[in-house]
Amino acid sequence: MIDLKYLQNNFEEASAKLQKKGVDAATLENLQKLFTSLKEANATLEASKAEQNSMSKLFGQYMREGKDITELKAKVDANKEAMVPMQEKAREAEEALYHVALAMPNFPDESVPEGEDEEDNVELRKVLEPKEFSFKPKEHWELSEINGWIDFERGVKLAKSRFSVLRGEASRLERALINFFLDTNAQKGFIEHSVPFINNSAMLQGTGQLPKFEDDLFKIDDEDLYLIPTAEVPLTNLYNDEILTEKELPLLMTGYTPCFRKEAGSAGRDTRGIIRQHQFNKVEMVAIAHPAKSQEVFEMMVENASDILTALGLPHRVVELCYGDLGFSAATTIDLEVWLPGQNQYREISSISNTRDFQARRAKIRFKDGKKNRFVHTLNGSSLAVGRTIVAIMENYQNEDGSIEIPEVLKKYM
RNA sequence: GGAGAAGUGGGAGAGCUGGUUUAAUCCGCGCCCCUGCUAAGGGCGAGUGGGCUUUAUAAGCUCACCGAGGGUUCGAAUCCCUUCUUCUCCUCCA
Repeated sequence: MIDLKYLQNNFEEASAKLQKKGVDAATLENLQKLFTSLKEANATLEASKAEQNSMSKLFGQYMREGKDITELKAKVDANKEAMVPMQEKAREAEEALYHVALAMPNFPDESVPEGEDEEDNVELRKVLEPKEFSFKPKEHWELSEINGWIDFERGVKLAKSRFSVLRGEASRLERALINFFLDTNAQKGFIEHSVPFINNSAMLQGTGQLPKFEDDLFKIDDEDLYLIPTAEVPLTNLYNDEILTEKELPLLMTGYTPCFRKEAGSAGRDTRGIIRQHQFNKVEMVAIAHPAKSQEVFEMMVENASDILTALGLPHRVVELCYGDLGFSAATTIDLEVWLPGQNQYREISSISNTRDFQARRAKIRFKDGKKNRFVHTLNGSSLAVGRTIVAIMENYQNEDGSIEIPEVLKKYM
């Protein structure tokens, strides 16, 4: 959640930032008003409560002293009645405020490039040259047919469209990749975690998926539970509502989980293959960092993900997202896009974000800074999306006959 | 899934026949004092979140928080309802 005090005290600056993220001025003015009226409603109610409390204390005293209480009782009854509408008003004001505030996206960093959509993202650098093929490289689904790696039809039969099954060598490759990713992350200091793939609504609100993006999630019927869309949710929320010591920071975590996304495919993109599925595997990095150190951690995470691609021999580019392409919770995001020769384009394979204190404020993750409690910064990034890595290996390591080589670093894992 | 019991401040643990409890006490913690020395003793302090005020690198006042959410009452840690969690015993099971 954004800092409402900041919004109130620096309205012009704050609204300029959020307007670039598609929030109109009227919504922000409304938010500011709601914040003010909540404070007013609470002030009135609390003054009345204070009076009620002090009168109630007199009650005990009077009774011990054997004094008459009828007059006091009448006063206190009247005050209680007067509080009812105040209470109602305060409750409504709070509800109205949070309804709007929780749907407000994060402020982008100053450094984020201007722009509307992915066309305006800024390429920072390219790593490794795409290899020249002496034949026309095939797309991964064509290669899948030749090698029998992916069973789309039976995946659909088991669940529904946009589910699939990996078979044989492909399944082993997936397992090898997961292990390789986890081991590499561990070497960089990320502690491996194995977490629940189902989380409750409070956790999803903590990281920003709820309440605004409920339609993107698979919900468990009759339960306050959702399939996680990314390990960012359980890993970040491990420290939900906790106060850490400064010494513990940064907390570096990694974990493998499947990810479940209901929205995948709603735009009709990538209908063939396993680029966009309702369920996919991912190894995630999450960091909880001291605000002064989060940028440093962010760069380390980008470096790590890029190094993994390099180790796999996969050409990729590092792209900084512009305002318009930035996600809801992110203050700044860098994507890694891997080269897919079959598609003849770069495709996103990792997304690394610093949310600053946006998630920390929602999830109440703080640390002791001297005597004071301050919000931490939270960061997350894929290292890497497993399914898309398989696609990248298939297309980059294909031979003319459709057979696929296994990258050198993975051989010890298979 | 069934039956019973319990959830209190960093930990332990009273209170739970509703009103000096603004949560006792112990341990642990921080600072200080005393003591010629890894001991003992003494004093002080300390939770979280929000609001207001001011002589504003801080202080004062106030509201809420005894698992969570409702309710009864002038007043709730204490009574009622719902819910979550833990423990014990069954049941089931990888």
